[in-house]
Amino acid sequence: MPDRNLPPAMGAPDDRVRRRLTLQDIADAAGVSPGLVSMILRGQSGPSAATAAKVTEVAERLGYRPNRTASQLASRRTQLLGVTSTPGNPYHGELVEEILSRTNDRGYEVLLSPVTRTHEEVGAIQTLVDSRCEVIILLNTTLEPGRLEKALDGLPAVVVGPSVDLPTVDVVRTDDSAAVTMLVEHLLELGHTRIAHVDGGDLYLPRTRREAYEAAMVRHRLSPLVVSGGETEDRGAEAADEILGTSDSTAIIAYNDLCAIGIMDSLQKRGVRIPEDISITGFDNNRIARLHGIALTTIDPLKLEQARRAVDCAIERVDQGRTQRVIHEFPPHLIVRATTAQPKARASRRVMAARRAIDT
Amino acid sequence: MPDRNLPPAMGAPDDRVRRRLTLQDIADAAGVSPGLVSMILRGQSGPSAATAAKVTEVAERLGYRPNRTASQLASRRTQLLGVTSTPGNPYHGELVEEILSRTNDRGYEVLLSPVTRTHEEVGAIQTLVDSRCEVIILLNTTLEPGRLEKALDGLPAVVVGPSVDLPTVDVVRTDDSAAVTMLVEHLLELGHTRIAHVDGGDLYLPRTRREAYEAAMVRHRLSPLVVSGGETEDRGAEAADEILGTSDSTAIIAYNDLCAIGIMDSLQKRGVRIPEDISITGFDNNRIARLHGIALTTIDPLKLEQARRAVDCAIERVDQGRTQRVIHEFPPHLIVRATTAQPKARASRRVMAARRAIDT
DNA sequence: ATGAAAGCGCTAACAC
DNA sequence: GTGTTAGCGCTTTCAT
Repeated sequence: MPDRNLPPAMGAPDDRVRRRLTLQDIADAAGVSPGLVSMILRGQSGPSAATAAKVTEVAERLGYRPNRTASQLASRRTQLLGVTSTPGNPYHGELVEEILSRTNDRGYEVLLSPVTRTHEEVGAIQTLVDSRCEVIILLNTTLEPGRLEKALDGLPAVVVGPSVDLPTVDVVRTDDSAAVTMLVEHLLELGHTRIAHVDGGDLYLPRTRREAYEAAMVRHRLSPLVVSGGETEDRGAEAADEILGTSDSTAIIAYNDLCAIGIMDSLQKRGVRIPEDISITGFDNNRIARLHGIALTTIDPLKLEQARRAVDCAIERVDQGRTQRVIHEFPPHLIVRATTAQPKARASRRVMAARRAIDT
Repeated sequence: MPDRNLPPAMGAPDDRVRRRLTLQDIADAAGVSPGLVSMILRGQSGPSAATAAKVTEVAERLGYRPNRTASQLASRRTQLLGVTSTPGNPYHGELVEEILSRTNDRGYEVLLSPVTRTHEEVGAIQTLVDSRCEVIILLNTTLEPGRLEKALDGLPAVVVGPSVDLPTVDVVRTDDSAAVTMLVEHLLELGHTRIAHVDGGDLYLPRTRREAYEAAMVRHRLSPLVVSGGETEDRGAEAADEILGTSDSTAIIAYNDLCAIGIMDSLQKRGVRIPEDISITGFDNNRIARLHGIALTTIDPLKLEQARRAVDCAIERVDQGRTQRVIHEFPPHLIVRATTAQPKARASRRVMAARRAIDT
């Protein structure tokens, strides 16, 4: 048997990772068995207070930190709660903060898996599954149920945002249809009739909102105008050009706040004033929407409550072994700020100029 | 020996985690040994093409996913690159996105550890260390070198932002002093003399900027005015009130963009116009600063280059075993937008009114 | 080229 | 109470 005080002569494939203290080291130093040390360090009852004190002191003094990888493997529990989110999205940021604080002291650690252009959602979920998270929370997943189910590989999950119909997946969401209807009617009341929608792309959640928009428009005997957009500012900006160049809409319902902000930015860059020339609405009520310089009329989805509920759902699944599906729908709130107003009788010179600039 | 096709009758402490396929299962199904399967699935040379094909096919068909925990334990490598970041901070979001795309296909997986009010930085680092990341990237760490060194527990790291003097810690940063000096001189050129600074709190990085501000002011024979702020909007908003109530500054240099945005928001809420009544500058050039409704004059720290460089540094440490410290300093760029302008000869009625409102 | 066997550091059952 | 033992699922020798 090799001397345990030395770095392993062999076995370690390389020495990039320096040897760390093990349970055995602490056991040796305290003159007890590894098993005992394990129990004590995890605060299990059984060991006497005297040995517990000694072992704790030794571990502390030597600066021992348990190898989580090993303990996960042995206990077949990771106590990990996976979360997928998009780092740049302030709405996700707020949700993540609340998820963290809600998870605090519940015995779970949160593992964040980023979703970006270069690191797509299936991969992000894969990482969480491979890391053996016990349950996963998905923020605004863009996956179809089929692909989602495959990616989850049987793990229970809770989806915040879209309504996914899978037995192992709980849903925490806003009533999107009601929300979009509120938006349409808010604009209608202001006097708008030419209301366009910049959607979030051909994905699950965006589809719900788009359909709600179309239904609401038709219900009011108006013709819907859908322009394809996306979830980010840049996609919104592109869509803004398209609307300006091809329609005479006086109001735009954007898929979400980020998209709306991109639209506003692009429009303002072209000299169009908001809301004097064109009204804009968002969805999410993120921290940017609340700024005075932006003051976006939007939908507040009670995100803090949603985050908390998502954590509760997730933990119920693992701790109480709930297997039945739960759906939690929150009522949307319309927040009217400064980006919506009555339309002008006819398009302003500014808008005409902006249109002309695009056509060329 | 228990039937391997059944969930383990005992041994599993509970059945919250359902049994997943193991290497052994694949080996059995393919009629080879687990060792072989391992080699094949990791693409090692050695096994014959024929068996490789067969094993791959079986693994694929059965939907096998290796248990990363186990492989980490056995190989003593995690191939994990840890990153601490604050989810709500858009500047961090941009850095993280770039870090991810730069890490792509370099054989490392990124583990994100969130830092928030309820989940502080030492804990976030701890999590990364316990998860046995091989190297860590810290975004704008607020820790003193002493505490940082202890938290890292010997792991190599690279800090983006502050200048930390530790042999195992590389530094990627902007020249903060030069940047702040540019800001002061920009305002000076516009004609401001009563320039206040809202700092980022009593932390490492904020200190650098505050000292640079003070030095620049003194150099120009002006008296500095420092108001304590923080890294977030709310702290900026509080500081704005203090400045408005106790000074007659015509310009404010905020610790960073987020803080500046909080200041702007609070000021505008009180009827103060920017930049007509008061000029504001930020630091970071985050995506919000770029919006037309905000148009914040700020410092661009070349964040994409910084992110890329940080990843390179980190990977050099582990892959090439570099142990010598590297410091990379990027030149700051002043971005003049719409929040800075010439000061008025005397305070406007709006400012007076706002002041009076605060005093009461 | 393949199989057998010995761990990685820990946990959990079981003796004592 | 405490120590011993047998794995967890994988990687990596070392035989064959």
